[in-house]
Amino acid sequence: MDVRAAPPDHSECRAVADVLTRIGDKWTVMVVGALSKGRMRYSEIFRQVGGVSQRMLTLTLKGLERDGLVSRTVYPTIPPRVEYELTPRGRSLIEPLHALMTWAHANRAGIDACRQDFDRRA
Amino acid sequence: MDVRAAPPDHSECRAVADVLTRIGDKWTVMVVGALSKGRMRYSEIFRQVGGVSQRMLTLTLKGLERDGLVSRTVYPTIPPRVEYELTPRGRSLIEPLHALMTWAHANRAGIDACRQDFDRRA
DNA sequence: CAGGATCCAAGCCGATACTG
DNA sequence: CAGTATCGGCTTGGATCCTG
Repeated sequence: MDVRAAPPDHSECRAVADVLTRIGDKWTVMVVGALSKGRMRYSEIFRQVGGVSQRMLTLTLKGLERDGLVSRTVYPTIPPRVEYELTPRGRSLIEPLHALMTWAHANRAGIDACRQDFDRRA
Repeated sequence: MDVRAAPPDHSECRAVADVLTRIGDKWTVMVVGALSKGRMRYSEIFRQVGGVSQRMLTLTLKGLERDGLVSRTVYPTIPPRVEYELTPRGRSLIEPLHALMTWAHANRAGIDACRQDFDRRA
């Protein structure tokens, strides 16, 4: 089976790669993971995704919203309340991402061992 | 279904994220995609993966080798001949990555449309 | 509370030139 | 052929401070 769903057309290839760099980055995966549990407000996501800075969380959410993967709802109260939720397209991303995270979790230890081996030999 | 296969343990979370940043980057995905078609030498991969620089190809391959996802075989001929091949663990990555690429390909157009919409409104 | 703005260090990455 | 070495631009991302 050919993993590269795209033909040897380079423009197609770059387009897919472009999408991948967007949805494949660390924080995006974590945020989608958090939102897969349901609608959530900014501060909740912030707590769920450990280690992210406010700046990166905002940028990641904005990127996801721009791509139509996340919807943003503002309640004009004081203090403000903003909730985020996966769109249908965003939810369609859960399954492939889940497969990746499962793989990562299952292979983490083996990879670490390989790295130490490799580094010791070098 | 919870995408985050890991518990709310932050060290686990970072570890999975670490693996993800490695295997999720653009060139890694492309290289694994190319190698999914079988054993291949350096220059072949270089041609298959359009747009990659020698430097990045070398770094990507070395990273994959370090993680035990790719094996490297040198034939001490002149000129030298080096072949790369996915290890069993590397092959186990094909399926999840394939799912991601299929998703990317299927949603590329919709995402582009959303972006233009978003940018026009802003 | 949910960001926007700014600053700055770290590192990624492409281009280029060189080598066994 | 299959890399290595070096340089420089540019992005990335964390820290910090500020606001409606």
